[in-house]
Amino acid sequence: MSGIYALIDCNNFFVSCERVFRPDLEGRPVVVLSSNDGCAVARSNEAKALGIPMGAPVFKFRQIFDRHRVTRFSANFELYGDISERITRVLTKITPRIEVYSIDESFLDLSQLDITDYTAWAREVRQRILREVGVPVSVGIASSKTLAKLAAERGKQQPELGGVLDLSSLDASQRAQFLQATPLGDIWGVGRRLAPKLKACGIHTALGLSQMSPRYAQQLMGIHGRQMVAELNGISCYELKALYSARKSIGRGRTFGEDTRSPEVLQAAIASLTARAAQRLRREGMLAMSGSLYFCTNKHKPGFRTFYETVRFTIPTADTAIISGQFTQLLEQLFEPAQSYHRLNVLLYDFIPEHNLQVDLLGEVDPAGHDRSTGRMKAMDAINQRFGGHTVYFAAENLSHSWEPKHQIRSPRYTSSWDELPVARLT
DNA sequence: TCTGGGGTCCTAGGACCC
DNA sequence: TCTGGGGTCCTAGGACCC
Repeated sequence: MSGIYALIDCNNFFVSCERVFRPDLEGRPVVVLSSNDGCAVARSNEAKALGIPMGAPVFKFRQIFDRHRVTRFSANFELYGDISERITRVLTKITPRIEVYSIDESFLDLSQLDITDYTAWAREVRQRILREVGVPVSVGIASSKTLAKLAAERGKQQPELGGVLDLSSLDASQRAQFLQATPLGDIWGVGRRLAPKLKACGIHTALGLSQMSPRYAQQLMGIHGRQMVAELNGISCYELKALYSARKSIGRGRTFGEDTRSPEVLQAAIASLTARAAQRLRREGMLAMSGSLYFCTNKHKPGFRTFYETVRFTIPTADTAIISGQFTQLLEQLFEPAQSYHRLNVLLYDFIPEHNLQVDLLGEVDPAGHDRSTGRMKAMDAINQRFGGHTVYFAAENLSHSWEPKHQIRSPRYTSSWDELPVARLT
């Protein structure tokens, strides 16, 4: 099967979002830090050039930050999510055949579009997003998603390409040349474990992998290996996924602002994180049948411990209070007073659509109780939707805030909070 | 002192069944 | 010593992604 795909990939996305409202930072080194301001999760080209790697712990790079006056931001996911949606809206106008792959990448299926010059088309898309949203992107075009990703990456790396590369028109020898110049680690699906494994087999470039026998690739790397080989040869194996495909799990987790021994603090974290996960679940129109609770000590300290338990809900639910109560019971079972806890996660999974409960299970459900629970949650969501994210919430969320991560240098939520709108002055 | 958060998919192995 | 064969389901763990 062969198609034609474009990958639209935002350059240094989080940094680019910050620059939309801070044009003075253009050309300067900028990093965005993780939620606890602990490590760098996005870097501008200038920051990359200083040798700051992805995930760089701040405490190890403080000198470089200071010496080169690197501008730092706490992650502002509300802003990034909003900018991402703006880009999706632009792309959806170009074609509805779009897969939003991540917050900063989308695939487009171009096979139904009437395009004669893909490079010219890609340049236009790039200009349009820059003009309408303000974020620079790279565009890669090829007959498989894996090649489209490589094309976008190369378009980004080589300035003379202007952020755009079309591989679909290459002949076999030109493609071989391209793959020869592509290191293994750049390939979608080859991570830190597979790369050394392949090198041990004498394969050092994408060209080598593309020439591997599919049977052997599968033996070595599972079904994914066989598909990677085909994709590198321009044979599409991964189809476009629906714009909003049903989620299979919803998790929320945080590293605490400071480690804690207090069960009340863990309890507050459970209440808060469960509220966020369950709210998301309701927005998707789903009920969860299972959940799990995970917490741990600091993995960078000796005696690292993890605590984990799952629970099956008697009735599928999206009720914050019910789920939170179940997780609290798990906490009571697992909690050890002697430990100092560092992080906690909640996870919801095994979803069914909300309306299925009525159809299939009402016999087993107390209808009045179920309606009360649904009504309470609906009212809460409606109030929070209208008056802002945290107008009503469960008291347990307020037991403690000491677990909440620090984000001391977060930029304003320019586009999603009335109080933080940017102000322009005419002088 | 200080090291992120949110996901998906595949596979091996065990339990269980006929 | 010898002690079937095949199927399904579930789960934990591993690998990957951004």
